[in-house]
Amino acid sequence: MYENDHTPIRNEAPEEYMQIFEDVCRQKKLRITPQRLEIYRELARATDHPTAEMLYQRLSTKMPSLSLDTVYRTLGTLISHDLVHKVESTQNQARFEVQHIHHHHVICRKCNAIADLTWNLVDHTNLQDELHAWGKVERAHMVVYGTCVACRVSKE
Amino acid sequence: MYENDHTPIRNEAPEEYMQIFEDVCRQKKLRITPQRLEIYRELARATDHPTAEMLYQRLSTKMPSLSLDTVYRTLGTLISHDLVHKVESTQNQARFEVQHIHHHHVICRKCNAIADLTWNLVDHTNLQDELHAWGKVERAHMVVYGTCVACRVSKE
DNA sequence: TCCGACATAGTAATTATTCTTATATTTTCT
DNA sequence: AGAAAATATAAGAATAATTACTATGTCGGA
Repeated sequence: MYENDHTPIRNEAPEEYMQIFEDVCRQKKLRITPQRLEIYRELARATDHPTAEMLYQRLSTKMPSLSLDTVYRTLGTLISHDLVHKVESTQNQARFEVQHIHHHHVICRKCNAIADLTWNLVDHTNLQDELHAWGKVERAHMVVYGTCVACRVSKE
Repeated sequence: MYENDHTPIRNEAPEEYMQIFEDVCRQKKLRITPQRLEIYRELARATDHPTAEMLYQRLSTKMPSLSLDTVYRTLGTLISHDLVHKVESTQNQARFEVQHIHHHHVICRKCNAIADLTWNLVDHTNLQDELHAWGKVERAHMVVYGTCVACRVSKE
């Protein structure tokens, strides 16, 4: 499971997911505001792991009064409740996604595109034993580096 | 292979490594300046994956005229020649290390400590086949999250 | 519908990193 | 060793990225 340049930037976020989102928010006593709904919806339908700035741009037509700060603040809130995932990388601008199912990432060194990747072998490894003395292990994300086909062709 | 709070922040960087560093620099036509030597030495002996700022602090006694910009610039140069590795994470302040042998990381969600971890299963998997259509794969790093023993004890 | 708690917008401030320019240093060539 | 050419550095300024402040607005329960 991966994407490339031909993959559209957006899916439609099924209303089902929005319903689940609202339910989880209610469970966790998070207020359901239009900003949170729209930010979540936009991120859930994105396939390109956008930055906060990108989300802000994409939403500014719909919500002209939205502020970038709200995007950051909302993402932070949703992350702390595990509704949004911040992608691990070495870039200085943070990138975000909704992880409906746990997966890993491949990052193109040239264009910085991030694609999804599933890898069950890793997911099923029990690290807790090995890391017992370190502490309590939660989850592992893999970051694979390479050069995507689009960038290989235009070998600049 | 991991570290915890009891692990000292520094090893001694064997002079052997410094010799290798100089040799590689000469091969790659990188000028060997005192700043580069000291920054590399300090990073090579660090076990805590320091930030640029931390390196700057640690070196400022030895080299009072060193500038933070030089630390960033030097790290950037060394990274582009594969002599230094920028650690993948979700933090906004970048962290660095010298990877004498390829390894992965465990990050404590509470104190942000980063420890090393070897994971042969990952290293020996050939991803290239699976990702053939995506492009050319280079390397994979795992980022494991959890809570380190020190933070678990002081369950704040 | 009204109240209290929390979220937002707009602006300002921090933090992190990179750029600019003049000077200094390294390397290479002699 | 000495000098020229090329590159690195320091200092301060600039930019980029993220977060804080505060007054106002809105959500959701009574």
